[in-house]
Amino acid sequence: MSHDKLPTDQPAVVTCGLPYANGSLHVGHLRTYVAGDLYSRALRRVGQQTAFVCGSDMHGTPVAVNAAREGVEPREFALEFHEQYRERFPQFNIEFDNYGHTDDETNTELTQEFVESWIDQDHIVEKEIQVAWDAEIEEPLPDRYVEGTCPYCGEKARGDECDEGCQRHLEPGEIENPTSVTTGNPAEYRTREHKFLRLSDFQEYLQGFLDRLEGTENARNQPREWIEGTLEDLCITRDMDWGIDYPGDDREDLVLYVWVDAPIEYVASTKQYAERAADYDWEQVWKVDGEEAHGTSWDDEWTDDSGEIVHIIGRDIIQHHCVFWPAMLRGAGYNEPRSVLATGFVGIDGKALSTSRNRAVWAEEYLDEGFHPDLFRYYIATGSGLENDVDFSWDRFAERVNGELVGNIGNFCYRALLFAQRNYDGTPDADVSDEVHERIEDAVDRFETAVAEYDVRDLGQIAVDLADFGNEYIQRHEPWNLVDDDPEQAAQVIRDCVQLTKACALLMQPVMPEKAAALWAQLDEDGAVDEPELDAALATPPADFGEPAELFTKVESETIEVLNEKLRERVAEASADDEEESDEESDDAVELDALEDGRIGFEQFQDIDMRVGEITAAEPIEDADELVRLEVDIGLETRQVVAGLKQLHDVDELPGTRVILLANMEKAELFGYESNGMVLAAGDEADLLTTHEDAALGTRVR
RNA sequence: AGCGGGAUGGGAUAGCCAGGAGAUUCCGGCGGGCUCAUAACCCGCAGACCGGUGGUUCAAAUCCACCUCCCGCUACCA
Repeated sequence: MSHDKLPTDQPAVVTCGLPYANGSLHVGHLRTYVAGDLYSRALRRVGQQTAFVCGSDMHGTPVAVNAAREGVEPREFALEFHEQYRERFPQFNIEFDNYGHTDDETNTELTQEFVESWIDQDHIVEKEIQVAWDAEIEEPLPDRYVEGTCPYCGEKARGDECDEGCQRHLEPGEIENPTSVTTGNPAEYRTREHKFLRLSDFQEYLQGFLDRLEGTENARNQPREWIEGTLEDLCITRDMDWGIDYPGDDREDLVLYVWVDAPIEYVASTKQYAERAADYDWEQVWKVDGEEAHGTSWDDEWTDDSGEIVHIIGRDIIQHHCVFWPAMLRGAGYNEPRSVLATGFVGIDGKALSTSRNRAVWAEEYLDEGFHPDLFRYYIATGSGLENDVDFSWDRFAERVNGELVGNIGNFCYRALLFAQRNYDGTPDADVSDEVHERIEDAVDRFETAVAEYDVRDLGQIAVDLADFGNEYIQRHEPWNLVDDDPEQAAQVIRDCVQLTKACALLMQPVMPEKAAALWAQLDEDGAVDEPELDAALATPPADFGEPAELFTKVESETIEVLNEKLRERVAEASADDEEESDEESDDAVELDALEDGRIGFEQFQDIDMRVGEITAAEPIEDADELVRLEVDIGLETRQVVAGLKQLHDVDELPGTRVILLANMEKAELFGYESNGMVLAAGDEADLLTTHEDAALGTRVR
């Protein structure tokens, strides 16, 4: 039996992967939450009863370790981040119906119920395994926190994997001379008894589950190897005291593995929401037609009798959501996820985001720049397909905001409403043309299809595409001429444009809720923009409304220059710190960019005008950490160039240096100085290119 | 190593599951137009043998096989 198309009559829950209470949020995290928020709003838009829930992931070794390092209790440490997230999400218009955390009472109780259920159903086995311990402080160590020597290649290795040498996976106890990463104390392996969830009980069930699973393809395909191979038992306990106690075992310091209580927070958070929302039945969503149904098989009828569970996660945690989690649910007699949407990664300026290297754009930072959250939401949701990687760069951000939001949808709505208000005090009394009527219907259809197909990107794009049509339509009919020539026709065209604007407001609401509300208010519509059904896109707008305001503000290129510079400096600082710390591998371990695949023709090369020049003057630019203002004599003329050399060269020694100048580089303005050309230099150290003989100044470089 | 994903005009991105006329859109380039609108908007042009090699088919960016290069996953970090 196949699923009913979304929307269905059953309640739905949309969840996002839990943020781990161990650090601040950056644009990479935000992608998942924006997608979840957008999708849950879209589901409601098409009439699906939906809860959007999440919570902070509080337990686990890293929290315990970092808390200890700061000398605070793990709970206190994690709660601090929890509070930070809880405030941060709404600032991006990410509005969970419930945002809990894994250490709260609801989740603790529910998690223990799950485990008890597995015990009752005989899915738990006990086994003795080798666990690493810090021998001096008497603390257990995950293998990830153990380092030593690889028994195969002799390289330095981590306890679970020879990460720098032969890449081999290491079994617990294999590594030689083990020590603790955090304390440096010697580590030893001890035999401990632990509890395991017998995943093989669910092997057949999981195969069927994957066949039924909707969402992105990667979520279905990636776990296949595991599910069709041998499923190992999953160790669900840890030797530590930070976490949820394993029920029915007196042993102190035995808690559940965080990946047990973390996904259960999805259920707990839904339950907390239902306690406030009387019409929302959490059991109808999470259980099988509202009841627990035990066993290891699946009855296809249950699929349509139960609610719709939609998980949105990063693609690094697919196995947890498509193997462990459904087995956990089934083991407790619960419903299964209908779909898993696994998002690609977010890169920064074409490279991988890295918090350790500070190559990241932080959530707080974005807000501090004063950018509206809806701009980021649009950018990140429509930048590429959900399962593909997407790159964040300030340049691209400005380009897309200015082109697609300011120039296209913002401009269209503003010109349409302004024209209508000035000439008709609101919506002119005329009928919508067939063409526009159809166009809006198509957009509504496209919206409904995108919801059914989990096409987050398209959901974000529809309103902008409709506005794109609007601009073409208004241009084609030139109502500014018609007002005198053919008033009746003019009224009809403007009526069309106002209708298109109204449709835009409704259709853009999931991706840009605040901007949609503003537009809705400009139309002087009653109620909130997220209340009406989608077909309200064709309902007549108010006959009177006031003067509209511009919806979006242009991002200035000066702003972007400064942001780029900040990011560059930060990354440079972080890598400089790195080098100081790791004294061995500094100079010769320069990371080289891969060679470009694409070849360029001689003609293209001819377009590049490089000249021999000589620096005649150099002075540091105030307030800029790296920038230097140069005057470069290139024979024909002397150019002013701004270059990032301050920290790397002695500025006083620069005059007299012969350099190669890219003469037909676009002009740019940096810190108020025009830069007319670009001095060529190699790498992060800015090793200047020069000539070795005495080519005349101004000689072209070929 | 195994598995999964990717490679599309100068840059970015869609299309691929359900194969079919000129391959989408945005930025950039060139040439026009308009003036209601935020120097915005509209129209036109140039530019891609859809990573490579084979195969299936009347027809392949799309399906199949092999290859190259990138990225991710591989269970006791989350």
